[in-house]
Amino acid sequence: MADKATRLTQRDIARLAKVSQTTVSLVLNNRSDATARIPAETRDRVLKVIRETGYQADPLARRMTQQRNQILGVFTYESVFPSASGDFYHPFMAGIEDCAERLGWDLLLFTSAPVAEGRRRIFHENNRLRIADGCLLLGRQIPGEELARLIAEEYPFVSVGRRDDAGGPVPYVGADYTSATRTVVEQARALGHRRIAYAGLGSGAESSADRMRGFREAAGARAPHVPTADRSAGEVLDDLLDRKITAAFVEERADAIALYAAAAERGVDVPGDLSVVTLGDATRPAASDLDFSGFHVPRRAMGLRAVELLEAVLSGTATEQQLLLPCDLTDGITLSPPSKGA
Amino acid sequence: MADKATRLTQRDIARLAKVSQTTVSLVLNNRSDATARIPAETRDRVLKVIRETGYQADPLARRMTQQRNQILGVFTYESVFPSASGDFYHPFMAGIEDCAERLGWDLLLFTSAPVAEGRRRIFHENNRLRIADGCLLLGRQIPGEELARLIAEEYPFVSVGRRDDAGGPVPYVGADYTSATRTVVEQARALGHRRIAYAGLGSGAESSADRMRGFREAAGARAPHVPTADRSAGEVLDDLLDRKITAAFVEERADAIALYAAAAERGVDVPGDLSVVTLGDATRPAASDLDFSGFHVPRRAMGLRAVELLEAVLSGTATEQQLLLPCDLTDGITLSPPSKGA
DNA sequence: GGACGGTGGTAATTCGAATTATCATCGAAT
DNA sequence: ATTCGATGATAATTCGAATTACCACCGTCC
Repeated sequence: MADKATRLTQRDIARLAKVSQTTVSLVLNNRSDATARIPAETRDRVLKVIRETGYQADPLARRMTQQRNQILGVFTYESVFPSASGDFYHPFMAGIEDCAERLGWDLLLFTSAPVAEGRRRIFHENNRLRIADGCLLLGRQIPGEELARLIAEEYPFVSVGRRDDAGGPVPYVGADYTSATRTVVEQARALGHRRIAYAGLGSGAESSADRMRGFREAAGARAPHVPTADRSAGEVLDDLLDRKITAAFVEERADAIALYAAAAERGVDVPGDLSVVTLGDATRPAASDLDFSGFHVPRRAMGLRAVELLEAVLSGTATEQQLLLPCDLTDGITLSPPSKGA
Repeated sequence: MADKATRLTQRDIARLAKVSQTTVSLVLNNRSDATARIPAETRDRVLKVIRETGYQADPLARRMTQQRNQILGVFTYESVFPSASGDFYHPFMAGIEDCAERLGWDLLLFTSAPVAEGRRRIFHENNRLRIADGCLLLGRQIPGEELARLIAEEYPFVSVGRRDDAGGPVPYVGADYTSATRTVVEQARALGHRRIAYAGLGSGAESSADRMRGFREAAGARAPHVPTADRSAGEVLDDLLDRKITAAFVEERADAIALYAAAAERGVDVPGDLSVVTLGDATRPAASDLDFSGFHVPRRAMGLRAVELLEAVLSGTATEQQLLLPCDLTDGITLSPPSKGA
């Protein structure tokens, strides 16, 4: 059955069972409907030969005539498994794998995509998207032109994470960062916080922009925005303290962890002197068993629902192609009323 | 380009460029050899149409006539991503992904394999192994009959982890548990340990049997074997203490961690009263930042080398199809000379 | 002038399975 | 006895790309 030795085909089975190749196909596909009524005797003869020879249909030839391939493509902009990005992709993939297993699909990771300018690219000369029936897109940020081309070509795909329109609406299953952020900021305000700041990018990726939007909705347009990029946690902490901030809303959990460590080192009490609220989970490796206040991103559910949505898209039963999942609010211990002194 | 709209084919390109489908194929495959000499003018015309239409060859139809598919199959006997088994598979997959990326291959995870008796099965009515050029097999234990069938069908595969013969030698990249275990036991003996025990299964999976073999080579045939299956860590500890063991060699790191915890609870000093040596990494989730003495399994390297071996098998350049990688010995703090009293 | 060889393509076939069109047979109804 | 319809199967075609076989044309050399 190796490639060198001629593989067993339906034609071979047909010859051995003394029927036509068509009959073999009919038996295999269990077509008992009008056009095909094979008597049990013929049928058994064919099945017997198949059992004896161990024949297995070529899945690829099959796909040529059928529409579905039972392959779910997964495109990630970085490697999935290395520990640097593994923590980020892992929960998504767990949900995806779970759902794919239920649907009887195989998972194709596009590791062959060539890297240009530090990240993989979907479209290149030897594009292999078509091997899969459809594709899931993962990554903090996805180039708009690639999304636009997918849409233009009507390739079935679903993005894990909300994306802005790119020459048309992008099908996605995202997390509702905006309302989650708004909610936690409102909680802080209800506790008495008035000097509130956003720490992080606040723009660029949709997930950053969404959080900032929620923050602005609850904290107002004049609440300070403290950047974290290219700054040490100590510098960020200084910035926050200089501005007499009582509650910092940190976009990236890894930054929150570093900020907490910097505060501890400096003798700044969290949450006594400064409340630290995380707006999601770590996208960079960062271990901490500290129970931060804030919210978690339902990554596993997002992966799972994305597969379900893709399945709906493929079968044409999808009604709504954009889905936002609520985040899980966590009480935690890093948020308390502001101290009197502040 | 969607499934509904008829996809762009070479025939369409041919029609638009006013040449035959053959010519398109020739241009695409860059066949400048004897049989095909397309003048630059015709060639450019075809390429122009291809660029304008954004045509992409169907990777699957292609495979029908070519031999390679650039797809590397990965079969695991459990889900890859859930945290329960994720810790186990993750390092292997990291190496596999890394190497596949270098070779320009995509990774196909056979998540569609139906589950029977609690584990996935390779062979079933709708076998999809053939979608991939070859396959990697992962799992603590792999049923011999499935291996035998793969060998009989001459399907190109490589097992990650050593396997016993199954109707023929199994191609593998494994870890040299035997010598690693022998070495750490010899270290313990050199430190003065005489009452030495093996804690774990010691048989069943090849990895267990290999460790036991190394243990026997260094500790002798009469050294005690303390089972751990279906017993609490406390029971195991009692067993070890009853036998006046001074150094326990624990097959499974998760068991070692539990044993250490039980000892601490009981006031038994490790390594003062009892040295605990781990024979590899955790296959079950178990977190501990304790620096155990023993060795680590080079999982990442195993995955990587397995892909390399499969590539060699596929290209026919493989000479040795069975490879054992050395384990990484770790000094750790759980092994010391036995106390005088013992 | 016709056999020969190089050039520039095309028609036909192949891959393996699925689908469509078609055919042969038999029993029952007309 | 002829027709009709159900039954049981086969030949031919299809999918998209690659390969093989072949053909038409032009110039040249004997």
